[in-house]
Amino acid sequence: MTIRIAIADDQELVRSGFAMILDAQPDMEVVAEAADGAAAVSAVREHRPDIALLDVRMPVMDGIEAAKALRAESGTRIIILTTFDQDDYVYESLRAGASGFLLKDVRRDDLVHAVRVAHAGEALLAPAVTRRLIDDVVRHRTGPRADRAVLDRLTAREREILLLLGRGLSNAEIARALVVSDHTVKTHVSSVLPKLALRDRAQAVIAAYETGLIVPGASG
Amino acid sequence: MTIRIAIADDQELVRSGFAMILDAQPDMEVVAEAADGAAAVSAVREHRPDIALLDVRMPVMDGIEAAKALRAESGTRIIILTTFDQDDYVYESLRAGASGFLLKDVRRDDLVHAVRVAHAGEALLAPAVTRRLIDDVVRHRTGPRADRAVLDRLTAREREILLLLGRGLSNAEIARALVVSDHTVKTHVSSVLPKLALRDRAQAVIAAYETGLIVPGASG
DNA sequence: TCACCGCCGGTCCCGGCGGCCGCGGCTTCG
DNA sequence: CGAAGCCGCGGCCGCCGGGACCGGCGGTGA
Repeated sequence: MTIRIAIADDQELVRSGFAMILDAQPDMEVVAEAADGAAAVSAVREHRPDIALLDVRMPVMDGIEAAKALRAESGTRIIILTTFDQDDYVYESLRAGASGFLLKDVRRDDLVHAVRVAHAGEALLAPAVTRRLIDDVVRHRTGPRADRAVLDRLTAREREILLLLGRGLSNAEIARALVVSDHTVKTHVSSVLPKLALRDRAQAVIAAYETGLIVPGASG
Repeated sequence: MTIRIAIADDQELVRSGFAMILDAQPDMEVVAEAADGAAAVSAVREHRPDIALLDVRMPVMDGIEAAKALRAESGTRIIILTTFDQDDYVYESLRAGASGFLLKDVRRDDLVHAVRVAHAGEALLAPAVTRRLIDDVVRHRTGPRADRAVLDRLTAREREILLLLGRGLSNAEIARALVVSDHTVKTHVSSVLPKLALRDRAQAVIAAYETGLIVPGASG
């Protein structure tokens, strides 16, 4: 079964270059080309290719916007191409649901390989991008946070209290939430603070975030 | 200049297979082999290769432990190999400073390519792993947080106040830090809270984290 | 058995916090 | 020019928060 491909890039040479490489593959076929993002979107909607190669920089609508527009749509998997590996582009692209992010200096078999990988439902990034992604993951979501251990100093109930403190609840609200007296809450709080060497409930909020007890963006 | 390589795997066949592939490259040379992690560590220390291929599952000391041990050390870049793409392995490996994570069913030129990429200081992951890493990044650290826009409602000074609030400083401490009267601080705080629909300074801390004004783990 | 600890509850106390009102000086904009 | 906004400063007040010190209950382990 041949892999059907659409290519969008405002530079004609780049387009035809990529098209030539891919069309040369026995199992690949370039079914559509477009010079801007809007044209790319309609081309994809019309031809329903398996893969869409989108350049980031394009007139009318850039590749990332196009990717967003096509996100839910069809089974088309998207590979973003760019000359620069700007951070913003990378993250935007990935958020837009791209299955690949390549620099245009890509070797021809890497390009072909990327298409196959994307078609298989997996993903492939340019090495420099991979590097940054890894750094990011390691830096920010570095698994169990080191100082998470300090939470062991707290009892289960106290961790619960800390969690609610971290949500910004007042003592009275915590009391209602846990169905206890608000005096009880105060004693628990008074137990948590010294254990973690905190002065405030404000600092308790910090502790909740820094220990990973609460993760920013986790809806609830 | 030839790329010097060490290979560690407890299965002799796998070792020699990889060694054969790499040694066949004109610019690569396998300078050491090891059957367990401890041996791998000492082999690397002795031969100082450019690249070390480490299997995850090994007796005595597994590949990840070995990677950690070698982390700071020398200029040796590490590629982790495994038969399974267990999540834990991936994150542990990346945290251990690995420049690559490949499955053993890797195509021979991908292996060679990975070595070159790692040697160039960049990184390469197996496609399935890349997929998961992307999903993770997109899910958890979805770039500039949406509600970061609310910070525009604050003046520069007020954002500064919010930042210090987020660090857990008391009004007096903020006053000292900004060299103003503590009453001034209070007015600023009283200006920030309603603007962001907050009740407490505790909730202000939450806002500081949730808007990305403060990032957990940022040493500060 | 007794001691210890976690959880729950209560009282007193005061200090910091946050709301509200007002003041002046400054720049920016209409 | 006046108006509006930001910054800095001040006073007053009510209340929540957190500390100190007390009690009771249940479970665990020496």
